[in-house]
Amino acid sequence: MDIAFSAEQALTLDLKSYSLILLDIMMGEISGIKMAKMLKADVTTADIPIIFTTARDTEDDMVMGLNIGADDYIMKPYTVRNVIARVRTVLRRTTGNKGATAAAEKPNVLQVEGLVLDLEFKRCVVDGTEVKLVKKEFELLAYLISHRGKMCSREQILNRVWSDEVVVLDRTIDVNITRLRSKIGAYGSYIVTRSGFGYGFRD
Amino acid sequence: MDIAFSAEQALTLDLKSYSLILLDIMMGEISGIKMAKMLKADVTTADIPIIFTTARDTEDDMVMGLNIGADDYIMKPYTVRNVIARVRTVLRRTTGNKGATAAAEKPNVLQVEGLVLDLEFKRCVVDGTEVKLVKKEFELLAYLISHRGKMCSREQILNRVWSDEVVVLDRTIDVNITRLRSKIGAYGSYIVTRSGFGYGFRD
DNA sequence: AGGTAATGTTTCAAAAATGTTTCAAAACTG
DNA sequence: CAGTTTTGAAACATTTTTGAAACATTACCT
Repeated sequence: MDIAFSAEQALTLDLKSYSLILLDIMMGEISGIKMAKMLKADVTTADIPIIFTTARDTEDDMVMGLNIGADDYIMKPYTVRNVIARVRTVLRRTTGNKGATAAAEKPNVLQVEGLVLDLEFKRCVVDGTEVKLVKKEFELLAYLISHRGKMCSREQILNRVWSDEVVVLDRTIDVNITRLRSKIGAYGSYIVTRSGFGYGFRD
Repeated sequence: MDIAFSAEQALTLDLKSYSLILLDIMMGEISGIKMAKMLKADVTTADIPIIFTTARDTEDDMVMGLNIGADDYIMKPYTVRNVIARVRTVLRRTTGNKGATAAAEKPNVLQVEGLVLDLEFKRCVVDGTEVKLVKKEFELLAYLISHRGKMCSREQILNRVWSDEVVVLDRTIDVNITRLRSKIGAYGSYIVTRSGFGYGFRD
C-alpha cells in the first residue's frame, strides 16, 4: 500500500500493481478526474477499481466521476469507518473474496530486520548490500523465513524445497545451510539447528 | 516502556520487543506514517499494534493512518485519560483475543505456570528463561505434561517417547528424568515418582 | 530395624547428528 | 560445444546426544 500526496507523485508509482485506487477529486495540478481518465485510458490500469472522495457534494461531480468509471463515490464529510466499509465492498466485488484490509497484501517480500528477500526478483539484500544466493539457497532461506518460529524437519524441507521428483540425501540440506549461513552474514545465526529436530529461523 | 523523541531515536530501540507503539504523525525527519510503514514491512514488528496521534484533525490523515495498518487514531486535543483508554482497548483486542491484527497464529504450546513448552519451535522456557532441552528430554516432558494428572508406566513411556524400533533399558528413562528435573528448576518437583508405578506430572 | 527392590545420580564411551571442505557430475549459458 | 555455475555427494572434523554401567540413595515390606 502506498500513498501519494499529488497526482504527479502518484505517477511515479507502479500503478498497475494496485488492487484499488482512492482518489480525491480536488488534489492539485491534476484533478482527480483527470487522473482517473488517465488510469482508465491505459490498458494496464483500466481494470483497477477507483473510489472517489470529494468535498463538494454536487451531483454533477458524482455523475462525472461515475461516468469515467469510478466504482464508488464518497462525499465529505466522511468517516473512517465509512471509507473502509466502501473500500471493503469494492474489493469484495472486484477481487472475489479477499479479506478486509489485507486484500492487496501478497507478500512478495520477506523481511527480517536488515535481511530482505525479494521473492519477485529473487534477490537477497543483507543490510543494504545485495548478496547473490543461488536457487537452492534462496528457496531454502525463503522456506525457513516463511516458517519462522517453527522447527522444520529435514523431511519437511526436502518435500518443500527439493521437489520429490529427485532423490537427495538429507545431508544435502546441511551443506546448503552452511553455504547459506556464510552468505547472509550476521543473520546466519538466525538459522538455528536443533539436533534431532531440524532447522528453524529465529522469530 | 520507552520514549523516543524522533524516529531516528526510535530506530535505536529494540522495537520488536514492544506490545504497542504510539506514534505522532508529525514527528520530524521521518514522518509517523513513514515510520509505521517501516514497522509494518518488517515481519518482526509487523504485528505490533500502532496508535497514531496527530494535531491535524483532517479525516485524510486518519484514513491514511488506518490504511497503513494503524489500530487506532487519536486526534489532538486529547486527554491523558483518553489516550490511556484507547491504548487499553487496543491491547485488549490484540493480546487477549486474536481478532484484530494479523497475530492469528495459534502458538501450540504446553504451559504449566511458568513452565512453557513451545511445540513448534521445540523450545522450553522456565520462568522467562529459555532452557535448552535435547530431543529426548523435550519429548519426555511433553509426554508427561500432556498426560498430567496420570501416572505413566515405564512401558507406556517407552512406547511413546522411545519408538519401539530401538530396544532400550527402562532405566534409561530414569536417567532422562534426572536430566530433565535438573534442567527445569523448581518445576523438577512437579515430576513425581510412584515406586512401582512410574512417573507423572502433578496437576 | 534390616533386607530387598526400586529409584536417583554420576560418569563415560559409543552412537548419532551436524559442520565443513573438496570434487565431479549435472545444469546452465553464450 | 566450451566454459561457467550450480549442486549433490563423499570424506573428514567436530559437536551433541544418549544409553548403559556403576554406585548411591530412597522406598517398601516383613
